[in-house]
Amino acid sequence: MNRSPEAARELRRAYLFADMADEHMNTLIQGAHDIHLNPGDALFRQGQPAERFFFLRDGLIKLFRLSPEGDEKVIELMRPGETFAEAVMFMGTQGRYPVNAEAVSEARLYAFEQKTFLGLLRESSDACFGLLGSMSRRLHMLVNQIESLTLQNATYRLVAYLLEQIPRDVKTSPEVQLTTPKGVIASRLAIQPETLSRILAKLRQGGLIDVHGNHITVRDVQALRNLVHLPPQD
Amino acid sequence: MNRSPEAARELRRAYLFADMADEHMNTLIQGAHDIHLNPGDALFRQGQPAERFFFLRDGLIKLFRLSPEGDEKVIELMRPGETFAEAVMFMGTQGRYPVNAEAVSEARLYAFEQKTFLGLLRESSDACFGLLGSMSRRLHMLVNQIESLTLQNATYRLVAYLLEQIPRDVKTSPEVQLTTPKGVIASRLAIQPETLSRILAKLRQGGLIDVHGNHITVRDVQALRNLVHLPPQD
DNA sequence: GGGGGCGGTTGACCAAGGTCAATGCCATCG
DNA sequence: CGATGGCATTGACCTTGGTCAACCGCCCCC
Repeated sequence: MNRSPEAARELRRAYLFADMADEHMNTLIQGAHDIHLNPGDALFRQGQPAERFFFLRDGLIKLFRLSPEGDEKVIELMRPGETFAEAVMFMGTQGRYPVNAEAVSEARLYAFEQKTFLGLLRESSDACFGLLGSMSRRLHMLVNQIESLTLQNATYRLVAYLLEQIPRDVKTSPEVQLTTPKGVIASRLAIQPETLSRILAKLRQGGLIDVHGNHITVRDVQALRNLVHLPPQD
Repeated sequence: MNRSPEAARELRRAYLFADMADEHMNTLIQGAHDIHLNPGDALFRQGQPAERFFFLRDGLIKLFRLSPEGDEKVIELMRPGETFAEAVMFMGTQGRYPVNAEAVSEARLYAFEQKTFLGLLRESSDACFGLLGSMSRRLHMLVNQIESLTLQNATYRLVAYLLEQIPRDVKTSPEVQLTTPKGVIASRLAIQPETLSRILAKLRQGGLIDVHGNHITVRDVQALRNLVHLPPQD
């Protein structure tokens, strides 16, 4: 299929591909598969042999672990423009996916063969560096997550999450549209849905935010930032 | 300094160097620095520009974060034969250490210049693959940590830690010598030292273990494994 | 040898957040 | 249109593990 030009432009959004040579991009794109998922569809399961990795074009994917009792912990929420499962290729002994991946909303993805990509990495140190960059970003993110799970309480984590959702350059009372069901956000933050509800109610009563369904108006950004001891804007 | 032969052998223990060409190893070793730390000495602080990464020859190093209130969370415990802080090189904008590093016991290390190593990665895809491998192992470990922090309780985490300390092939009642002060283990497991104490006491009362200072005799491995729903030996 | 300090232990109490159950709120579908 | 089912909210209660304080044992050092 000859979709290279637009597909390439689309893929460049991902750190992994940002600096990759056009020639290599084309090789990858030729071998890519289109995937379409409906809400609730599984993309892969923990423990399956990892033969492909993914670029999310549209929709929302959750990466999660299950406890033996069936409790779910969302490790990461993937949004359009991001790649995932690239790191698994290097886990010796024929890598297996370390988490489950499932569509939260309708989603479109590209899937790439690990083998193709590995071959490409062998020849291109730029491609290697792209991958190293995206892996070290992910490492950093996980360390931050561990810190906030252990050193911070539920309110802190939720407030930090809300603040992350606010676009950079907004000065006025910002509107946050939760693109993710509250239950999934709760799991990502390692709290129960009930607790999430209660914390939102508390913030609402404190006059810090307004809540209408999954639309949140932040009435006092500064107060929120203070709650997580962040310096005044920046 | 001409210490290449022994140093090379020593470094091969680390995944990062296992498959590296001798020639590249030598380049690295020539530029390496010896470091000696006493207990409590800082190796680097979170936020400092990361110009070097490390190989631990001897002793114990803790990597940790501090909350604004001064609480400490140990993210990782480094043991001899392991490398750390290699991943920081790729964090764009002149990387900074994302954690603090401090010696728990007397320690000896080699320090390598990131710049030298980066140059070497440019030329050698094997070196790149070594690094990719060690980063993906670390990613996997962090995901496991997040899972056990959120999906499992304190007893589970401590028992899992104890079981990890038992050498693979032991069939008889295994002896575990804690190489790490209990306070540090507690922080690594994200529990308070008091709680650690209490859980050990509970396991002792249950007849599962014997505790003498930092020497622990596991009286019933199978019962411990059941506690964390692991299958009978393997 | 006595004092001080540090790491660890134990007890009493407390609070954050989990659990369980009832209820509300839509959106979808027959 | 009313019924069904999933998600969210609220309340009552409970559990885990944190906090605070006292104390112990040990090592080190003057």
